[in-house]
Amino acid sequence: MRLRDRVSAVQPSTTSTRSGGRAQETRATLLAAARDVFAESGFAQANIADVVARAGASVGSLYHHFGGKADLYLALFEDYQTRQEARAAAAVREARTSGVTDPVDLFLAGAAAYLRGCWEERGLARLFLAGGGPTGFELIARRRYREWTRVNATLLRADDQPLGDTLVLVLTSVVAEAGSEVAVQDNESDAFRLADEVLELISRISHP
Amino acid sequence: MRLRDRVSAVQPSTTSTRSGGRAQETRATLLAAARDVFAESGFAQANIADVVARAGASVGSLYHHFGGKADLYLALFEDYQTRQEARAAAAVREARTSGVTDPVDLFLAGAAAYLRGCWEERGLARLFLAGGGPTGFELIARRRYREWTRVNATLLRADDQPLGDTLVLVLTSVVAEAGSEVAVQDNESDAFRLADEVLELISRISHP
DNA sequence: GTCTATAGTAAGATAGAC
DNA sequence: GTCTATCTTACTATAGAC
Repeated sequence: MRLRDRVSAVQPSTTSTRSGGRAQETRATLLAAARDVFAESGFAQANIADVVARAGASVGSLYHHFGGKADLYLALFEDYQTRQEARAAAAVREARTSGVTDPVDLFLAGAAAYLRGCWEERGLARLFLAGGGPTGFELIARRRYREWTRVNATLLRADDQPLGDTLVLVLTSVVAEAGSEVAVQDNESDAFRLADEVLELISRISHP
Repeated sequence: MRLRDRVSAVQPSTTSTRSGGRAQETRATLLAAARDVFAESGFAQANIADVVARAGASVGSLYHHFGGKADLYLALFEDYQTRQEARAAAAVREARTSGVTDPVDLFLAGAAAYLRGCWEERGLARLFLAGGGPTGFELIARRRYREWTRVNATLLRADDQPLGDTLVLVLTSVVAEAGSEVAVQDNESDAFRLADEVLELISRISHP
């Protein structure tokens, strides 16, 4: 209920008199189909026709909701990133509430949540990992990555003995790379074991 | 002389009676043009016409030498990888000759050479880093990456106290990520400073 | 808001002369 | 081996009915 209201606030249901979100449903179906098709063929190979076919919708409908193929991909990425950031932020908040104060431990809590998200949404993770989005996508992704590094830097600097810039960069990149590896694992236990080992390693590296 | 002979051995000059490698020259020009065009626009956006225009060659000539657009990209990647591997192998060999025996130090020597290569060939490095090659390319790249990790594992295990699998994976990924960062730097001094800091960090992490 | 049908275009690949 | 000209295909995006 409240969730749908929030979504409506972001994406107003335009002029439809009182429809209970039929358009929203179409939009969501389109996004889900796009996720599958893009994940299967990559952005360049994938075509609009396959997306609408899988969604059981029409080309016109897609162009009504999105500007086109590139917009569809971008919307997918934005949603994914938002969810990942929410996961990490929630985990850090929770750790704080539980009395964790050490910056590295807070960072690890966020990283663990991020890696769990990489496994749960491995379809999307693999897609973006594979690269080859629309023109200009790399810039957007890189911007997001820089932002993430900056947030981590802030988190890891809230200390008497702040960590160096290069170490922050390395830690962030290790988590990112671990996310990629997690997303391509074949089964959950392998994925989680890998994630745990990497987190353990980071802990050893960072705690003098 | 000897170099050209070796190239001819790999890519026989077919039926040309005694031409001094005019075809090889065309092939090389085509490859150089492809490098620039792909680097500028990415694989999907780039088109054959731009490549041949820049090379001052013709479409027919391109199709004579390569199977098509995808083959061109793949040839570029193979050449690049071969050069990077040669750089790393030479550096490790040289270090060995100089009396270095510690596996981690040998690994670092190879990594340093690799990072130098990333800077020198940053055009190509950025291209492959950006992703979005032809269908199936990701698999090829991943295979190469696995192979590299395996080689590093062999190198790093030649010791009384071999390093763990996860640590080897992390070290390899850190070098790879450092390569990406090096390749996108704006100037050489920033690039080299970053490379040195990462290598220093790896050394500290690995030497107990 | 959703649909079908179609326009428009771009680009990869080929044929055949030189 | 290299060229020009052309063919063919595939797909994005739009127009307009319902």
